[in-house]
Amino acid sequence: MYLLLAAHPDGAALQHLTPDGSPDPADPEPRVISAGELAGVVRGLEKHRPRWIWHRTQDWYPALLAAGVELERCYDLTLCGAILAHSEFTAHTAYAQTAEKRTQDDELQPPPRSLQPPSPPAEQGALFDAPRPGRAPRHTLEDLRADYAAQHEALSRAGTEAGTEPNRRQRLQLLLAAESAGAMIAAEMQHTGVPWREELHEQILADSLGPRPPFGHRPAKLEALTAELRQLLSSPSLNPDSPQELMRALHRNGIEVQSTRQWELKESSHPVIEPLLAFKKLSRLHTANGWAWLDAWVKDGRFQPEYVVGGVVSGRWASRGGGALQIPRQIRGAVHADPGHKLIVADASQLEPRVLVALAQDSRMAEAARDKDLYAGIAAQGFGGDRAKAKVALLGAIYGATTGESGRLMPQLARTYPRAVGYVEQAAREGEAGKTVTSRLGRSSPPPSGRWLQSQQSTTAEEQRRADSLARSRGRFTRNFVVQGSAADWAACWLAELRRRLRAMRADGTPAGELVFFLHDEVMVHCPDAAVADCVRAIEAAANAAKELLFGRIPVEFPVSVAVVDSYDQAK
DNA sequence: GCGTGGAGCGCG
DNA sequence: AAAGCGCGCTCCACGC
Repeated sequence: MYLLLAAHPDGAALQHLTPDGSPDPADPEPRVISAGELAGVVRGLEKHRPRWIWHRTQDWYPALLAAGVELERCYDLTLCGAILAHSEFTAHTAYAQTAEKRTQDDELQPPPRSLQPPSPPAEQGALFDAPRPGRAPRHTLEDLRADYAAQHEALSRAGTEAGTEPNRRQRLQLLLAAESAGAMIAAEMQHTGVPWREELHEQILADSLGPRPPFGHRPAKLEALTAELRQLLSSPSLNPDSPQELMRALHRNGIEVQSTRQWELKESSHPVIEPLLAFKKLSRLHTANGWAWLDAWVKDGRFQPEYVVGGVVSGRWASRGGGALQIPRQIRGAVHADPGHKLIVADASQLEPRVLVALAQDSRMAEAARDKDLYAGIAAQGFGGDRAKAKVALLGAIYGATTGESGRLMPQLARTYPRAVGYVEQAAREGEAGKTVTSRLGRSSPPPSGRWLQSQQSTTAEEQRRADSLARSRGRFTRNFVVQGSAADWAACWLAELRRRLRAMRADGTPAGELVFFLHDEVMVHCPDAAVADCVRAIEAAANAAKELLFGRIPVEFPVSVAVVDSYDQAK
């Protein structure tokens, strides 16, 4: 059962569709539902386990969750449309070929929320207010129905051109399902929030910085360090937050750095370096995750950031507000399970190298990847047991290192693993040539910009050097894209499979945990004590299911490391 | 006074 | 230890 939901001047319009996007002959007429009735109607229809089709999950689902309505599955037209418009798997379809025009049309519309300034945590319950009565919605039911039908048609043609490898349509279909599930999970996690103990956070701040200072003042520890720096550098009015002032003061004292970055400062043994690095560390804590952050982002024991699914070209999520994907280790002790609960923190070990093994079908590297520690396996095979060397070499291959130790190790790596290295080298060459590359499930890299293409036409020697540098830069991007993008494919499937298992446990009446956080290759489940063992099994089973969905039954392990803890700082 | 881009640093 | 991918946030510097 497919149910299309669209904005309507009187609330919402709802239509039954067939899977290909035609009005369902059994019930073809749209019906209009008032804003006040919507949650109840949706809740009732959910009993039939429909797939909800809507313009953007973010437009509908947060308010439904606030009204206590959880749904099983959806189809997010914006996210899926963006994938289909750019995927190599559908590049031959009318949908992709008219995508450019649709994008231009959309740019005439007001910007989506993602381009507006960040808003403080959502006021829940005050939703369902768009569209305002009497105003025509920007996307009518018929617009959306036609878009869905066109997307369905494009998907059905994926992989139909001659000479392409098998299963393209199935893979792309999986990606669309995982992306839509991801949009629901993002809304659910924002709704639930990360359990955050404010008093623990405040204790960490007090221990590191001193008591909370009056607004606009430096905390005591930072004040003391500032005085010490001023004295050591004979610069009585120095503002150590200003890189320019700091650099001048360092130069005056014979410390000839080119920047004030940590790693460069560490080169010097001058007595000012230690307090300077301490200042930078504490200053960062105070400005980025100090009392102001706590006031702005943590409410009633929960941190509720907004996740931006599809916010990164590779398919990773981005976030908005509160720096949710950059919670520093320093304050992870404040992330603490409720009484009678645990946090299960699971991360996919060495995900990107394992994804590369699977993509490239490098059987020699697959032997190393049977080990729980892939780097150790690689070290044993070709780097004289030197794990650090093996790790630097492999990450260098994935990122495109050319200089330094990592660059020097590349030939050695390529001799041992010609297929794996060849795979990323090929992606780099495609990028340098201005082509796009594609993840395992069919998410393609953006085409080169007009300026990039222009630069490749350059004539003078100086311009040519610049163009070559830009080409190599794009090569590093596409090289990384195939791995990072396919890892994101895997992670999206892992998350969707885990959500399905947790929902099944809840439907059984078994106590189950809730997903509360996701970070590229890591998930956090907040879980009643009694459900821990079942949840851990669900996490592991979901990881294995994700591997098989992407790659079938291959002899490469994707192990997850699981920590059951009271607070986040206890995990790894 | 306001917006923007760079520097720097947090995360994977 | 270091320089190669993807992000967001904060501060400062600068131009209007």
